Parts: sequence; structure tokens; C-alpha cells
Amino acid sequence: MQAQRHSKQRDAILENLCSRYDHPTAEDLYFSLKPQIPALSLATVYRNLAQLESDGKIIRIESGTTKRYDGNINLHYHLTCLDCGGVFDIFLNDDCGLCQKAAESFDGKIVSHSVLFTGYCPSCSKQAG
Amino acid sequence: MQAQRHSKQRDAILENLCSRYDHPTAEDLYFSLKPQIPALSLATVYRNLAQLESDGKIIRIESGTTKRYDGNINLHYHLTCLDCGGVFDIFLNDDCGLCQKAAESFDGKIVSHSVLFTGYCPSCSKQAG
DNA sequence: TTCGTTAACGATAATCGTTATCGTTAGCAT
DNA sequence: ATGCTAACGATAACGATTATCGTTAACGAA
Repeated sequence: MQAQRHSKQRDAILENLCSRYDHPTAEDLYFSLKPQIPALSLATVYRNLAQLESDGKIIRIESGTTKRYDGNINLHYHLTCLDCGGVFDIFLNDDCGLCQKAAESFDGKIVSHSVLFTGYCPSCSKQAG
Repeated sequence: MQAQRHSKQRDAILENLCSRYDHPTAEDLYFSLKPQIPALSLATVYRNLAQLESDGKIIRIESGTTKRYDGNINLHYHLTCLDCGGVFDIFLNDDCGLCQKAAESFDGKIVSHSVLFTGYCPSCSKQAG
């Protein structure tokens, strides 16, 4: 296995992702970084997101058709708004014993977990209900 | 809005899905039903899965690239095996207070939730670890 | 500092799951 | 039986992601 080389593009992608809280798609990041790195290719964004994810530096959110990414790797959950389609963070103090209970009732090995809520975000729930 | 009509295809899809526990993809169901309904079209499978899902009769599992479906609509969670790629059921008695805690700490409205564990299924965890 | 190796890049073609289109079929109310 | 149109089957289109390939640049060794 070869050493991973440093790259401006990967740095920029990670930095951009960690500085925002809207859980962008690969394309969102691409357009966000394009002014800063005009020669950037969308393929490079996908490549680096995959790499950063397998390195455990970012999180992939499986929400609907398009994958979204999160630079916050601390334990937290997400909610997809049925109205605006946005993805929002939900911070709990712990996992509510979910992993322990799951480990007790499942005859396999649990490595990680993710929770995806659906509902209405603060803004949309105030407007309509 | 027009009334939903009955169709053999939809019946067969729902029945097939409810009789199995492997969380098949649309294509899995298509090939499974093809001998029984030779004229079946893959588009029909997709159409009916979407309809059954919006009717609340089945559940869609967002696991990786391909959507999978589950005929069991009772509360339970899933685990994706990192080894074999299969999706397995995890039954807990309740949601461990997840929804309540989330509602308390989130200024929006929560409608539903899903939990996806990753790890190793019983069979794969016995073989390797 | 220069050189050689090759990881990573940019551009773009290919892939693949899913959705849309459209002419035909069949469920069901009249 | 007849008419209306939801649902069908076949297939084209779509969109997100991945693979390919020639070029560029990171970085260890000379």
C-alpha cells in the first residue's frame, strides 16, 4: 500500500465541509470551491469525499437519492425536512443505549450506527405544521 | 384524486415482499416474480414499490447505493454487514426513548425515524471477526 | 536541486439505479 | 356491454456516481 499524498484539493474540500453545517452534496461542494480552485473537477470532489470518508474524517449521510456529507464526526443524528428537503443536525447527549440494546438482541457485531429522522425543520414547522 | 385500482402485479409484489426477510431490491423482486408473471416489467415493480411505500404498507431502506424494501412495517432497525453486504433485522422492544429525546432537543417536528447499524452479521462475525 | 515514480488530478465517457414517456391493457363504475 | 382511465409493458431519458486515461505534481532518493 502506498502512502497517501498531500493535495490542495483534498485540504480545501475538508476545510470547506468542516466550515459549514448544511450537509452539502458533492456538487454543492464543487460549486462552492470552484471560484477558489477554478481548475477543480467534480470527479476530484467525489474521489476525495470517498477517501475522507474511509479515513473517518467525514460522515456520509444517506438521505434520499443524493448523498450528503458532514464534517462533524462527533456523535449526532440528522433530520430530513419533508417540506424544504434540508438536512438538520440533532444532538443528543448519548445514543440512548441504542448500541448496547442492539448488541444484546443481535447475534452479530455492531460497529457503528446512524439515525435519520424525518419531519419538519424549525423554520418549516413554524410556517405550516 | 382517483381511486386506486386493484392489480395482480401489486398484490404479487406485496405478497412476495412480505414472505421474505432478505430486504430485496426492486430488481430482486422483479426476478423473483418473473417466473410467476412472465410479462412483468421492471418499471411496474418500481412503480408499485413507490406506491406501497407511500401507502405505508412497506418500508424503504436507504442502504448504500441501491434501495431495499421491507414488508415488515413494525418498528425495527437494520444492520448492513460490512462483509457480505446483506441487510439484517434488529428488533428492540422500543425506540429507547430516541424520538422523545430528539423531540426535546430539536426545535422542529419529528414524524418518523430509522436506524441503520453497520457491522457484521451473525454468519460473517463467526467466520472472521 | 534535479530526477523518477506514481498518487492525484482534470476531462469526460461509461455505468447503473431509478424515473418519465407513451401506446396498450384491464379494473371497475355506469 | 361500454366508457373512462389507472395501471401496465417496453423502453428512452435522467441524474448521481464511478471508471478511464492522459497529464500534473507530491515527495523520496540520487
